[in-house]
Amino acid sequence: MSEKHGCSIAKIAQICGVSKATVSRVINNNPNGVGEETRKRVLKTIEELKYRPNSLARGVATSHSNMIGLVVPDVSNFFYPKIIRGVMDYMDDVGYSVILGNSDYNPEREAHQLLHMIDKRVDGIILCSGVSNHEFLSDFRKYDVPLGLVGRSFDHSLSDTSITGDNIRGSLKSTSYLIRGGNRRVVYIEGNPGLAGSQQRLEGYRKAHRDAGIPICEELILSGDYSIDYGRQAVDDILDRGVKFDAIMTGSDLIAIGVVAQLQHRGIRVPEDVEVIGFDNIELTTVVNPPLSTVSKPHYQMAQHISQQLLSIINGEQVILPHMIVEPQLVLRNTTRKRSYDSEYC
Amino acid sequence: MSEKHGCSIAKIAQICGVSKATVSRVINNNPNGVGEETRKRVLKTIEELKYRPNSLARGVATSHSNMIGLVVPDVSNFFYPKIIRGVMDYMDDVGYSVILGNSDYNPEREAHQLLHMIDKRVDGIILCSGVSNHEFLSDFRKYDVPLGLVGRSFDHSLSDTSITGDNIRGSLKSTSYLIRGGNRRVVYIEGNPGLAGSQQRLEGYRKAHRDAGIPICEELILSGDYSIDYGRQAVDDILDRGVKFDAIMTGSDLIAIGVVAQLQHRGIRVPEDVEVIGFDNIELTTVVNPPLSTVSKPHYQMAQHISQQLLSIINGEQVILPHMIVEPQLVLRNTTRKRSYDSEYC
DNA sequence: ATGAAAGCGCTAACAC
DNA sequence: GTGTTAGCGCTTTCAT
Repeated sequence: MSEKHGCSIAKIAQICGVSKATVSRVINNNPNGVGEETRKRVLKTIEELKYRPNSLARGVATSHSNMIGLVVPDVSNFFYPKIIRGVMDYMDDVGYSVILGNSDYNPEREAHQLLHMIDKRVDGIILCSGVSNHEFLSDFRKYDVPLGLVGRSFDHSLSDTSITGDNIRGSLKSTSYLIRGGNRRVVYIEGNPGLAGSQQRLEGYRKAHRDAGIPICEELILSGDYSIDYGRQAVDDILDRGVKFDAIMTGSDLIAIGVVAQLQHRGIRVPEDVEVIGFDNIELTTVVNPPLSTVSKPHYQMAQHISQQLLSIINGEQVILPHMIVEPQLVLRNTTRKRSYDSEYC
Repeated sequence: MSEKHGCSIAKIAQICGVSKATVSRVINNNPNGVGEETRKRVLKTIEELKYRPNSLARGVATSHSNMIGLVVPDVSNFFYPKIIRGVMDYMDDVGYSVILGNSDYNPEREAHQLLHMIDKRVDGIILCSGVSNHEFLSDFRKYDVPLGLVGRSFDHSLSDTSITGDNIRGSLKSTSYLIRGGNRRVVYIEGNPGLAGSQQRLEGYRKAHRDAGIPICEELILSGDYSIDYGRQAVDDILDRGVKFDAIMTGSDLIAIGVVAQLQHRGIRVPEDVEVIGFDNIELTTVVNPPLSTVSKPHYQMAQHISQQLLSIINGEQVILPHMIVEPQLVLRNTTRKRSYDSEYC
């Protein structure tokens, strides 16, 4: 009776003098066709009334919503937009909507977002840099929704598909590079120490030292969080403590950017006095001055990959390699000095 | 029969030996209560079965989805994440989900996203920096979904609520500041020339000149798009054409960042040789070197404001001031020289 | 090629 | 306080 929400399949049917089933068939391009005549007629009034099928109703009828959930720690962190864009582009192409959620690296908020998406009956979820513990995720699997992980691989049984950079090899590469260049005291400034990724990166740092037979000075290892501010702060900290160092490795580009800024602020030249290497290769690395040397993984492509995998799973297809781990590359820009053997590392 | 999607209200009802209505009442905390006994019992089995109400079904029954749509030009453009975060935070607090869409400044894609959200029966839409023309938007209103605009105010009849910075006053302020500082030839590098915001900003630039009685040199006005790359390119362009200038105003911070980088690259010092002012005050402005002077609007707060307005409208409440326009502020950092009268401008 | 009818999971009168 | 009954807008067998 009410003219409210535009119109329904019933109204179209009535106007065209056909049944709802017929209308449904035409809007779905149903294989067992509809007569040319009627199809035309239906299409015409759909156009006239600017009718749009109700996706919710469709969802309850078919029990799939054509929506997927994407949870990241923080949209406004410079690291995530490219990943978000990667999944959105893919999903848009296949007609899926994406519901976004921020976890703020907080397990409770992450759980909240995940559950909220279950309520929305998303067809699948992509969880980025998840901070949930094994137990929650294991429980969560009960909801039986396809789950893709990017940037952190838990136990493989906890997700249907995952992709992550090899953190250990990443920081191993950069640390080795620094060491081979003659640096003996390289500082490591990590982000949130609790996260799996952080620990792996630190592990790479340690391994590089072991490989080179250089003892590790614990006083050279600082931890805080993955922010520019923390980078600044850490530099002040180490400088004020008067410890000597030749180079700085960081847990993220954001940290590195803060580090470089503060180093410069304190009158220390980069890379002449100290070399700095970041981690992630976010876009920002090329706009800062000097452009940052860093460890790179193809985030956008990783996002597209996981999207594709997830979709296959949603469609009940077999995925060949559900869990992938990608080799990071050293990207040498201007916060490190040029060396003759640079090419060996990239 | 199938054990697939967890369970429904019916199953809970059956197990507890009550009617679906009763279960519905408890999950909705329905005012006209349910007996303590039964409530407890229902809650218990809900917990045990990890039942989660189906939001889609709810949506079709109540005809509101508890979702809103947010379309921006590009999530991965540094300008938008803060706005996105603003609306997400607000919506999260009130239990709404947000579906995101990218328009890429493309009217067709924007229309596509908007329509897609209609299909999803979002309860409201926030459109950011919209590029749709008057006609489309006017048509779009037929769908009768609450619409909030940020960053561009069309004819007020085209949205239920809007908020935008005063572009004219913004660039008027910055240009006047530059002129008062003795600059006679200030370049203006704008973004996409078609957009309303671009034109307004340019208008402010012109007005500042008229006010100061300084003729405008058209050769000092360049246009391209809102990117770092274009900033670089524009600098090359103007330098190569050999035109003289004292200062540069830009249509966005991104452009300004490119400008500063390229100026430095070409051996021109900022701000000693030429002063530069950006527009927007995105986070990036403080991480580049030197930190960028710019024109600021409180994006996060604007996003929260529009979210609140939209929600009021969704709830059928009266909004007092649906259309707002906020006064931008000059933020003087280090790409401009210090002056004795700086405080007058901020 | 098309229609009738049941059902998806939920809410909302209206009864008792 | 609780159950019954109709929807909501769609899809999907099963007839015809």
